[in-house]
Amino acid sequence: MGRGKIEIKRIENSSNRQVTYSKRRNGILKKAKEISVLCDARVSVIIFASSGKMHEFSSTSLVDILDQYHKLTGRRLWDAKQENLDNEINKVKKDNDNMQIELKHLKGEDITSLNHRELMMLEDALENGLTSIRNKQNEFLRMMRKKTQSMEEEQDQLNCQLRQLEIASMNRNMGEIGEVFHQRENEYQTQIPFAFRVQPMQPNLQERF
Amino acid sequence: MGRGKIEIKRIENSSNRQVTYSKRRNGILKKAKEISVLCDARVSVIIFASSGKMHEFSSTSLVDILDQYHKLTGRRLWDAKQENLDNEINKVKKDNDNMQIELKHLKGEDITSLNHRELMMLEDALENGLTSIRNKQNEFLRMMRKKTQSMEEEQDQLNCQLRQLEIASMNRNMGEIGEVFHQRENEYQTQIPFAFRVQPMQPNLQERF
DNA sequence: AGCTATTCATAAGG
DNA sequence: TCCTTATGAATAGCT
Repeated sequence: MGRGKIEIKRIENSSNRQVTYSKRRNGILKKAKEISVLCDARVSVIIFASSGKMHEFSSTSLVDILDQYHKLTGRRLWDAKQENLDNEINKVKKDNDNMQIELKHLKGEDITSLNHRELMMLEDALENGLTSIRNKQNEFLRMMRKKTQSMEEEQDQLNCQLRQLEIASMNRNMGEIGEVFHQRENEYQTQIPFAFRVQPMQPNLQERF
Repeated sequence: MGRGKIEIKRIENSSNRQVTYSKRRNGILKKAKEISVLCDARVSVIIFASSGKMHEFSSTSLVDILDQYHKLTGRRLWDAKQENLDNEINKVKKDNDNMQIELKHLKGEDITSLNHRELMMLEDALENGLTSIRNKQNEFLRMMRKKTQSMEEEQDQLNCQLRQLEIASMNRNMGEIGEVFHQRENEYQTQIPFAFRVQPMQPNLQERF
């Protein structure tokens, strides 16, 4: 049917293929509709183009048709999947239960059924846990202490610098009154390590005055 | 197409309907095959005759096609059952993960990410657990001690009875030698509480001889 | 998308 | 169900 016969094999020309697909798809869907009306049949047609686009016809609900398919063939289309899910869920639930029991035991609950040996093992586990936790806590504490210490040192230094600044500014004020204090100031400064002495921003400013 | 045009409505003549069904069904299945080959399409056709008999064509596994259908439409063709299972499994897996983490924490593993507060709570939980376990252990110990004690008492009693039996049998043997000892035996027995005295199986046997 | 020559599907009958 | 055949439908190739 058409200007020429065609071989039934994949149409390599992509646009030809697309056109043929579209025409024949409509043909099939139309015929599906027709047979369902003419012959009182239940029909389901699902077509996916290679592009992924879907077209379908169902004379009745697809679910019903698949239901009937299931009843008739006994082939359970989804059972493999469902069985897998069932198995997985059972496994996971079992794990869950076991963990729940273990958790309770670790919290000291529901331990009446345990024998001496099991209790000893539990005790060991708890002690190990406690040790780990306490080590971690101690590590915390040590870090905190270190931090505190370094902060204290920093603060000391800041206080020291502050005092120096105060003394310097006091001396500056004194200098305006008389030169007498210059000697004593120098005496005082020799007792302080050089690094802690306040350096005037403009070193020779005092000499210039 | 055919010797005459027909209206698309149910064919009332049952045998005509049956013949037409058979012919058109084959036509559709053939065309489905053809389009799947020609155009690289995935096709599924399921047809039920009114009699209930089924015919189908699937270019690939029907499950795959329905899977694709599901992905594309979001419509689930098989019960809510599967969806429920999916949900359940996700929930249970989540629980599982949480418990696994909790277990690890209780065992002192993977605790680097915990803050001080969390560590303290963990420590408390562990201490409580340890207390419970140790109480249980102590209870065990107390029970064992009690048991041991009562066993010791019982043994003492048994030893005592055994000694009595030995003495009694010794005295019996003595009695065969002469009556002289009868008096002394009686004297001795008066010192022992009645319950502990050995009763002869045949009480008057000695008098008969 | 529309046209049309050609092939195909199938209704009716046996 | 199968065969035959006349006929209408579907469609391949082209525009």
